[in-house]
Amino acid sequence: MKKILNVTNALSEEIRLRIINILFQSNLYVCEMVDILELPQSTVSRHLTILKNADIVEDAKNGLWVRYSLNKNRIYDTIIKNLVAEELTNVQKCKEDLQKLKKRLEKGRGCKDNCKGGIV
Amino acid sequence: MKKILNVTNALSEEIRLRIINILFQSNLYVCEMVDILELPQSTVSRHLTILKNADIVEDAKNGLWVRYSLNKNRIYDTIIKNLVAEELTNVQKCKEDLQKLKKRLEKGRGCKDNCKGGIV
DNA sequence: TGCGTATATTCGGAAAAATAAATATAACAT
DNA sequence: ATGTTATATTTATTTTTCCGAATATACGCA
Repeated sequence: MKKILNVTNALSEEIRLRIINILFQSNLYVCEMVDILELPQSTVSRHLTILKNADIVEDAKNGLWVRYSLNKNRIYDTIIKNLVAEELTNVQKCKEDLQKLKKRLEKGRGCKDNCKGGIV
Repeated sequence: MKKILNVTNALSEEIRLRIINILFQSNLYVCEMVDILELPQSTVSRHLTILKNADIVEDAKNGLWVRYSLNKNRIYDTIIKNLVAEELTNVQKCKEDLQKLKKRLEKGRGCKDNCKGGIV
C-alpha cells in the first residue's frame, strides 16, 4: 500500500506535474529545470526527491550535474503517458513551460556558462 | 490542472483506496461501507465526498440510503482498473476488506435491520 | 589546497488536510 | 406531527505538507 500511495501522492502536486510534463519532452539537469520553472533550487530539488522515491523519475550524475529523466516502467506506461497526453497537454501553465523549455535548450545544455559539458 | 489534481489527490489516501477497492467488487450503501471499513460514519462520508468531487464515484439515492458506485469513465479505464488489479489486490488490508465485504453482503443489503430495501 | 558551482538537506513557520464528535438535514414509519 | 434512521456538514483539534532561506555536501578546476 505504501508503494502505491507514494506514487499517487507524488502525482498530486502541481509543481511535480509540471516537472513530469517537461521531462516528458527531454531529460534535464536540475539547474535547467530551475530556469524553466522559475522556482528556487531547493524547491525543485525537494520535489525531484519525492518523484524519485516514487520511482517516477531516475537520476544520473554527470560530474557536478544531475540529469533527471522519466523512469520507463509500468507506471510510465499505465499512468504517466496518459496523464501527459490527456491532461497536461491542455494546461496553460504546462504549455508555457514547454515554450520556456524550448528556448532554454536552444541556449545550450547545462548551467552557469551553458554547455561546458554535453548531455549524454 | 485543478481537475487532474482532484483525481490524483483523491487517490493518494489509504482509506479512499480501500473504498475504491471494495466498490470495485460491488455497489455499496454508505452504512455498509461503515460496517466493512470499521470507521466512523463521518469519516467515510467525507472521503466519499472527495471521491465524488474527483468524479471517481457516483451516488444514487434510494430512499433513505445512498448507494455509491465507481464511475465508469476514462479515469476508470486508464487508472482505476490498473490500480485495483495491479496494486490493491496484493495489499493485506484490502484482502481483509473483501472478506468483510463478502460476509456483510451475505447478511443482506442495507442498514439497521438488513434488507428492508433491495439494491437496484 | 582552496575556490566556485550544482545539488541536496535542514529548519522554522505558514498553509492545507485529516480526524472524530457533535450537529444538521432528509426521508421514512407510526 | 413525532420519532427513528441514514447521511452530510460543521467544529475544533491535531497532523501533515509546503515553502524558501540558509546550510551542508559533492565535485571540478586552478
